[in-house]
Amino acid sequence: MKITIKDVAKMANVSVATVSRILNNLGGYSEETKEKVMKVIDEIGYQRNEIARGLITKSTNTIGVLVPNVSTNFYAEILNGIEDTAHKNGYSVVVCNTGIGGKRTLAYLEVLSSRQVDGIIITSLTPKEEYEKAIISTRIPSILVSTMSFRYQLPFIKVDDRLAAYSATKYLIEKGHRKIAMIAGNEDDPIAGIPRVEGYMQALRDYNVTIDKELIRYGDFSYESGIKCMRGLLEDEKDFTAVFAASDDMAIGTLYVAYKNGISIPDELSVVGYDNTMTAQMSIPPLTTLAQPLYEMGERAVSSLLKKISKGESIESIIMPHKIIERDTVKKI
Amino acid sequence: MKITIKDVAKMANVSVATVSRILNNLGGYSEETKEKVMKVIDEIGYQRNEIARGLITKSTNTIGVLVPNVSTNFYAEILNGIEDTAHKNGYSVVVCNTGIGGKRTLAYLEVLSSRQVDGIIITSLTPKEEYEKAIISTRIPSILVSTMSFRYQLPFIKVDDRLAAYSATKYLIEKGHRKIAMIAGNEDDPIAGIPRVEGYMQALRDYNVTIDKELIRYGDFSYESGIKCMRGLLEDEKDFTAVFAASDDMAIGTLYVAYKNGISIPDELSVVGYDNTMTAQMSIPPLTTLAQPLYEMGERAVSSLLKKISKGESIESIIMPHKIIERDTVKKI
DNA sequence: TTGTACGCGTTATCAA
DNA sequence: TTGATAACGCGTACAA
Repeated sequence: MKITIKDVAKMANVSVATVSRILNNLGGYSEETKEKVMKVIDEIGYQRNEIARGLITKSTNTIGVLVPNVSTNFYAEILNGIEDTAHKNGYSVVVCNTGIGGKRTLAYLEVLSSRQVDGIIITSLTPKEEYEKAIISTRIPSILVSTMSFRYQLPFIKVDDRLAAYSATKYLIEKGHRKIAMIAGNEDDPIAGIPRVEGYMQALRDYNVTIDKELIRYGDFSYESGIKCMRGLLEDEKDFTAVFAASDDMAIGTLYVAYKNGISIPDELSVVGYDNTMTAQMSIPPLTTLAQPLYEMGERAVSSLLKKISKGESIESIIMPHKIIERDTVKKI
Repeated sequence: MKITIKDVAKMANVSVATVSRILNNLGGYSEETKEKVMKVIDEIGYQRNEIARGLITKSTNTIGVLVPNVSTNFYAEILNGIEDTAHKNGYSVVVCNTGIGGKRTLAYLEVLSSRQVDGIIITSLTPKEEYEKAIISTRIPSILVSTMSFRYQLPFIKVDDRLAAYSATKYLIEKGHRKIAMIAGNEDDPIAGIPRVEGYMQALRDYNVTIDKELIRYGDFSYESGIKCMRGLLEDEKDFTAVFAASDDMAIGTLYVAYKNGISIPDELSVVGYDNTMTAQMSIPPLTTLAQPLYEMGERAVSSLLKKISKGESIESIIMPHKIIERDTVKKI
């Protein structure tokens, strides 16, 4: 049998109320009884039952996190920021892998709701209205990370994808490149797919570089799709001196195809990625990439949520800063 | 105000007991009332409160996972297996980053205990007796993954590190290599450090290759340490045709140093890694490595735990199979 | 300063 | 087939 507050009370010859007061630092007890009680607690190794506590305080000190896939560097880094910050504030985090296309989103939202989590963080929500409605109807404080909603005013934390892609492209242009291919994300992704292509095209236009639509290939952010797109570019014998990939994984894919084809990086081809995950740091050669502050995004998501939970402050959306991390895959020409 | 079982009972003109019975499929009610109740539940969107439920059933359908760092491919992959399997069985998982040296281990064990988790999975436990004692004293079903305890009989799931390192070394020997350097893990790590070195040395001995202790360098499994070790080897002008690294990250580090020094892989140097994480798949050239079935280890950890929790079966330790994944970093000489 | 007693939302035990 | 009601472990008015 587990030790309960009653056992402590009995052994210390006080009431449970007194023990509770001491446990919660509510005052209204003598130093003497406090010591007596603490001694008992220590001796018998009492730990309070957070479940019972949650029932009455109506809070579980838990936040739920929806990620498509924890085993991706991208989400792992965000999760890292979330977990650290949550722990610092006495919160625990339960992770939920929503899977491809977010097909487990609805199921998890229900789970989290019935588990009475105090807040929910959703990363890269698949933009289905059904999902957005479900988030709202949980009535639990929620925040989106690296995604947003067009239909509803759900608070979010992300970088400006359009602007970031613009910066990356501009960077390449300033390095003297004019024939820049783009390996983009999903063509139907209104968050991380299309805007990045738009940013790329805008930069090209602003610097008077003619846009060649054939230089734009659509993948799905994965390494494999990066390989496929780069191969397509090569097979079609396109002429380009640089490629901007919409994710580090796709950039690594293009690095691989270049390697297989004896194309030397950055001498014969420059490439810049997007995200600045571990992958980028450890690639060969180290990848120049557009950094998203992933850890900080996780951090801020939690702190916004906690402010809302404890102080009732409303959550405001945040556009995080991005920057280029220069490593060894871009050459000035 | 949240909708409770009482609201449902009231609206359906039945008692809460009946609603509860229906919710739990306990039988003892007419099809008619069931329909009536289900209709109400559907209409007002009732969800049961798992917190209140847990208080009485004394189970939370939650398992806690201790990892040193989620943002490492190695742990992320294990976590992936854990989360998938847990979800399939109606369990949620709360992740806990124990940090460098596992310094948050004790704190998290207390958190998990007071949250009444049904089971605990500990990956790569820092081998301090203090930690092992703490695990036991929670009296919660627990299992170690990719680690073990010498002092206590805590069940574990891991590959045989000694044997695996032996296989990797033997593989290199069979490819004609005799001057094989090893970039090992921590010298004081009795689990993943020393045994892998022993396996390496044993293979060397068995195939009559003289051991050169100077060819063994100790890192800490990280990319950076891989770089440092490989640089050391080069600076000391050691003569070797292959290196066996005790982690993929360290292998990638040596790949990087080779690249910087114009050493072509695998023509001038062969390297094999350990783990078979994403890192290995996406490296350039793709890394030949000793695979640990990380996802499956997470899977089995959960299913063992659940068997223990629901059926009371005792958890047995499992040695998982390992195998060499041949990619492009080893050349027959 | 301390204790009594009720309530949180659910399940389990009786009795009807 | 159904319903009252007592737990579960804790927090908190209220009373003492």
